[in-house]
Amino acid sequence: MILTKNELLKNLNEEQKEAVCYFKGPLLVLAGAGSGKTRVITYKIAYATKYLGYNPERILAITFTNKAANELKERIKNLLGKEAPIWASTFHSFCLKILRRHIDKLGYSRYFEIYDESDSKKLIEKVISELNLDKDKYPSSLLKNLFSKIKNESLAYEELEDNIKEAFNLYNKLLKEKNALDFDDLLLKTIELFEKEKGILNFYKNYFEYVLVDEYQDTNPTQYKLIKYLCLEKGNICAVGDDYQAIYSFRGADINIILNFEKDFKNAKVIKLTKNYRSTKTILEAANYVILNNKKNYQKKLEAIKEEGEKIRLFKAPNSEIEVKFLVKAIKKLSQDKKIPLNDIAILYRSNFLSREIEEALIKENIPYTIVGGLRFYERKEIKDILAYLKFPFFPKNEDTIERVFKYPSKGLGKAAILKFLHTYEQKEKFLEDTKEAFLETLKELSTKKGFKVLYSIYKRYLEEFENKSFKDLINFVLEESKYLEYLQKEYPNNYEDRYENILELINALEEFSKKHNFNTKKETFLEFLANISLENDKEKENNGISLMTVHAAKGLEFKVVFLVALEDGIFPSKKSLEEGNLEEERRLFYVGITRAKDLLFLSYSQNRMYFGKLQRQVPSRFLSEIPKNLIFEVKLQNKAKESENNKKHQNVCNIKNSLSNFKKGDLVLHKKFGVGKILNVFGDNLKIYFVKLKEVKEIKKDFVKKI
DNA sequence: TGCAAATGCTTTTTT
DNA sequence: AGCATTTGCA
Repeated sequence: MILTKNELLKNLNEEQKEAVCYFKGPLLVLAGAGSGKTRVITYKIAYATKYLGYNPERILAITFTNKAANELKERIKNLLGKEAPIWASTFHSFCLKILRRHIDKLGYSRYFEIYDESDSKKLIEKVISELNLDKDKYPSSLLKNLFSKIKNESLAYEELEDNIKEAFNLYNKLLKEKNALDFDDLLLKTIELFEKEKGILNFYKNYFEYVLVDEYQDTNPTQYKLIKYLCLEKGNICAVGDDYQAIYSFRGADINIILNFEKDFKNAKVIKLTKNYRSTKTILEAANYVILNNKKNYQKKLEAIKEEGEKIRLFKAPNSEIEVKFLVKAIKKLSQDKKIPLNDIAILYRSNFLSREIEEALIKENIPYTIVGGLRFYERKEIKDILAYLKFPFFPKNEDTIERVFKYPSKGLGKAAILKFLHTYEQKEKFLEDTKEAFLETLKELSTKKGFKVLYSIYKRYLEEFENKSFKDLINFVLEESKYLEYLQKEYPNNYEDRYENILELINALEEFSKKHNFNTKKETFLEFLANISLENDKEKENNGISLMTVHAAKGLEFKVVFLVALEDGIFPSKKSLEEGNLEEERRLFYVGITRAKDLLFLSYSQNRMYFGKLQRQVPSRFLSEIPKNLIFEVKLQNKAKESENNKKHQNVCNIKNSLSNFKKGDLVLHKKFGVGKILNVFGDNLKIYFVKLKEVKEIKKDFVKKI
């Protein structure tokens, strides 16, 4: 559909129209939740390229996730009826592109490695031991955090104690020696590049005709600096955000950046989007009341366009088991009676561990679901291990990589071997230009030790065949030669299958990536794949069930029905934030949670909950009392609680019986992945099972299913 | 060196 | 509770 100018603008309200058409100077769009922010961004870019003569290639749009960037491009394409090749990416991906081109100016090779959390932590551990610091006093997680804050300029280097300063410096020195950048370095080095090489800065400054930054409330000072370099003089910036939704201060984001926009950019214009099209009057009113308790804001009040709608449901559960039962029951009802599609429903929680119990219940009830975020695919141990094997020759100085290759499965190579390897490699490196050659020579020299000999024979062939073999074959080769699968099976007998499937998925991802992109060499393909996965907010699968995620992960999303669960002091607001005095940010997070709901909002909490393995008495979240009572309807399950108690006893009795009895034909069983099934036949330790969800018969080992 | 048992840590959010 | 790492024993 190709629109005329008038048709394009007709779809917007007055505020939105103003924001779309304003190009006279720096613009801040304060876009309240559900006020059509995405619409404004896409229309603005479409308008600029179609009617104002902007070159799409010279428009930079910074988004919060890569997924958002892709969606933006997609939407603009739909609007214009053709592709507009704008430069849309996250800060990190943007910097990656720049650095791949110019980082040699800073003394790095363009094949630098991006260190993720675990790489960085490993390196910090090394730093600690090298400086003879007490590792209990300076845990790597704490230092990683501190270092990150320094790099994001949310903490001043001068304020650190000497030990930490020293550790920080050594950490950076080692990163450089290893030709590696951590996440924060991507931004930092880009700034360094701009400061050192004025020509490069000028090029990009002139190149971009317009810069759009989404989620501006969650930018950190380093990112802000980058933006200023690109736009301060020309004032060609549009920042879009909502200070009510600033929820990333733990990552160094500074809410003052959005609050000071008018001071920072001369002649800045501020446009507020105050009409909320998403939520019912009731839901929005609750959100408005909650946020009123925060002190420092741009004053604005969202106005609901929708009708009053239904009251907010509140459920008080005696324990988490019953809370989850309530969830399941409510979801079934919504789905069956009200015909609400499951992908219009979301369960949101403060922290990831809360998903487990919910997940178990959903599996048991055969309700399809998708977990968003959580333990990311590329952080799983088996994935990191395999990737370590694959990338070892290309990044032979990464200690995390070395350790994984040496240790899983054990080859008799321990800490001493790591040091020896590194030492030898660094010697060879001086004489042999070629990384691969130095790498092989190192293994060869050390192969008097059995473990090294094995590695030498693996990598000699691996490197010979790397360019010509498919990733699938390479991984299979490595799996075979390292006996990794045997190790997995032995170490993780109860979820070996899942882990193996993950490896298959990795093979898939690699093959797909290499099909999709056209790099000159396999090595380049592989290295680009590695860079991508560390910055990508991974895999978005087709969503055909209810969504489970943290409130953070729900930022920017909306659902017809939202369940906000485990609303208890210590969980939401989290214990840590209470200790750190971060209540306002927690409240904003709660506000984000509420405003995800379009039509119906459920709030629930438990009076008792297992926490750190202990049953704890819980107090309802203080935020609940900030919602006016007249907006809330308290749900009571008459006698249901008692009934559940009885069920529980009954079930316990059954469980004991089950565990004593053997599996037999006709029994119903539960499988972690395949859900509920019925046993058709028993052969020793194997069961033939018909799985309801799959409509398929599978043969499964006894250990992988539970009786229900 | 391999292994069960014991200990101990986790749970805030993530590009 | 669930997982990973360390300990202690053979």
